[in-house]
Amino acid sequence: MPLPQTEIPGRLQAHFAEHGIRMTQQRRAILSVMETANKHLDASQLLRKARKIDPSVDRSTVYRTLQLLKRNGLIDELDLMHINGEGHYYERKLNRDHIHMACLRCGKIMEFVSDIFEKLKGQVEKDCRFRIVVSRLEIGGYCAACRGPK
Amino acid sequence: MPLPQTEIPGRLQAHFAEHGIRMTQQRRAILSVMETANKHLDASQLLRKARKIDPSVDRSTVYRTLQLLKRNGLIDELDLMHINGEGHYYERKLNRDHIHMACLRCGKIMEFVSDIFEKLKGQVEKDCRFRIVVSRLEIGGYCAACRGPK
DNA sequence: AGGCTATTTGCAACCTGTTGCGACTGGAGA
DNA sequence: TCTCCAGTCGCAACAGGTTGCAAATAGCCT
Repeated sequence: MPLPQTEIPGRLQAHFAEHGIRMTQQRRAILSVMETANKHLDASQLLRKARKIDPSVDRSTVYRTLQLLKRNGLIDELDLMHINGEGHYYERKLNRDHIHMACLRCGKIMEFVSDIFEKLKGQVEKDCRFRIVVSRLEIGGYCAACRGPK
Repeated sequence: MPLPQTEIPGRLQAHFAEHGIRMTQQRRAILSVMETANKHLDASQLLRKARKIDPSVDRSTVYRTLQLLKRNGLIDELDLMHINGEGHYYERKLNRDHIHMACLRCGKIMEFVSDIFEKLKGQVEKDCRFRIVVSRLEIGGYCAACRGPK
């Protein structure tokens, strides 16, 4: 029988504990939403879901927590070509960087992992003597289905 | 003796004429600022400069014109990793896509053109059957100077 | 040149994200 | 267990970006 969700501290909560980052009621709510989310979330969805766990959570706390997660390299922030308004999307950072492709017609988001991308980053680090901390490659265009037959 | 600036229609204004896009006083002001700018501009700088030419220009007209230019593939929008607040930067699209690197310490922006980047886009188009319209690769990190000696 | 209409504009209200400030609290140390 | 204070929170105000609407206008057609 599975334990209640809040008793399974995920990687995010574990990282906080290991790095001496203070855990608060609000952060616990926000992190558990992020840990159980299985798709890209925007800030307002995150706020709504976090409030179901702890109604006291404020908008600014959500944003501050997202910044904290970004600074710790635990999440990536995506623009997704501003397909729906101006907002950003957030996702847990996984092992490998990946490219995001957004279809300008149907809005579908696709992800793609490529060795060439890794090679490109290597080239930048070497040729420009630049130490890469974060990188974001986003592509807008038309997916196979929306490109029409042909 | 050079002609007054407004009598040298640049590529942006020419594109509008060729594509039957209506030219207004406000757009003329905004385009001439973009055409004579030699660096990345943000929206508020653009608004300020455009108002010197035509004081009636409104903030929303600037943003609508930027969207129009984006849709026509004439400019690129940059996040530059949100180095200074949340705003975006805009630049005229040149022949080749280039990568933007932003130093997280000194704020310097560098540009880089790479064949590997072109190859990567080719791979995405082929492997994912995805027609690329716009692409944006932004990198945050530390430049040679800020990385310290060695 | 003058009229007509689809497009564009300014305005005001809204949404996303950030920030300063005083009140609150997690958790280390006594 | 209690105290204490650095760190965090909620709030309210702000900055960047978007949108609905009624008024203004570019530029085609006569």
